[in-house]
Amino acid sequence: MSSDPTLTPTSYIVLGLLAAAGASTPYALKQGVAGSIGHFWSVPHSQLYAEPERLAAGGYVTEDREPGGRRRRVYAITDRGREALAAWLAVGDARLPELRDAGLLKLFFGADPGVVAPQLAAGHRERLELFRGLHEGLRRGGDPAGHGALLTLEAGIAHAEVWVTFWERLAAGRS
Amino acid sequence: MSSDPTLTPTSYIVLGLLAAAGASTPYALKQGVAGSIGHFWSVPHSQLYAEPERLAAGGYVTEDREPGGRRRRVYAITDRGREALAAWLAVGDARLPELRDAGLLKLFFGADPGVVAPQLAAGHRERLELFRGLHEGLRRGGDPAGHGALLTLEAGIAHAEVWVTFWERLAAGRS
DNA sequence: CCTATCATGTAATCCGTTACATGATTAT
DNA sequence: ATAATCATGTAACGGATTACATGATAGG
Repeated sequence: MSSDPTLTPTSYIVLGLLAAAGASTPYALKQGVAGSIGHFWSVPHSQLYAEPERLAAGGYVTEDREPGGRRRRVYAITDRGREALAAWLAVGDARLPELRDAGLLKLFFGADPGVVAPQLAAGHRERLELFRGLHEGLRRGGDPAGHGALLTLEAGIAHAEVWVTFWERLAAGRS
Repeated sequence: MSSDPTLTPTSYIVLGLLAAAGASTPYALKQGVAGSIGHFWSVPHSQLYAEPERLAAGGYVTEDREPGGRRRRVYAITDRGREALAAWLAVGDARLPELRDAGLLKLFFGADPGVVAPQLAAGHRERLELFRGLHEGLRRGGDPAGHGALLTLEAGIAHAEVWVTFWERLAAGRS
């Protein structure tokens, strides 16, 4: 019961959203990503057209068309898709993430913190406020579908705090 | 003096290493990446053969062959390459990094923390110890070429600490 | 009316991942 | 000797980014 190696993280994002939200158009998936997991793992909207097609070819989702007007594509997860999602969720992952931060890269190669730090400090601070707001909103409004989103935001908040501290220290010239 | 959009982060990693270490073979680049920036932005070794070729085509580096035996390729940064690197270092970056953590993705979609957290807690703890050791080593041994590496490690340590705290809390069942 | 912005897709290019291969050293 | 690891590359495939396009809706 290991997870299917032909499926990528993008695949599981699509499957996960379809499992949680029911049948969706690519645009609805785009909205779903933008409002939640996209803060931590974004997916360009073109992928949300291409990926469901691949998944349909593999039998993980079904593809239908709206009857009227635009005849938009509508995707729904199949039992096979649910199984693949469950199998993926059931196994641990040894792979550690990397920071992969362009600003950090520049710093490493000797960039002046004065040109890199202020912009990033501001950006991360703004994002931190956003995450705090979202977290507060979820805590109140009874979060949908388990508290995975809540935990994810907590990780995001902690990391944003680290970034704000780090870049503000450098922006202030205290290296 | 904006940075060349045809160059990728991988390009700048190669340019940065060539600028710091002088003419190098792809294998030397691999060693350079592995020992330092690779902890935060890894590059598969095949890229370290392909990327210098692209850079040579653009005039950012020169390609020579060793005279004897293996006739390995040796790359050296050109003035054009130095300029591109300097231009890249001289501009800020508004783009914020994403966490892009597979474990977090699983958590978001409802995975049991018990299957995801312990492995990641252990992995991040080990990495944290590694970073602390490297940091200590650099502080002592007079770090080579500015303190960019030192700052980078400090960011890495702070984030590793956050991850350890996060996953250990979940592993312990205190959600 | 006009112009933003939202909504909805397609196409091309290419970097990056993964797998494949093989010669040199070192260890046992 | 032989296994293991280091060193040094090449090839293929595909997902992701980027750019291109156009119809609907709402605001002014």
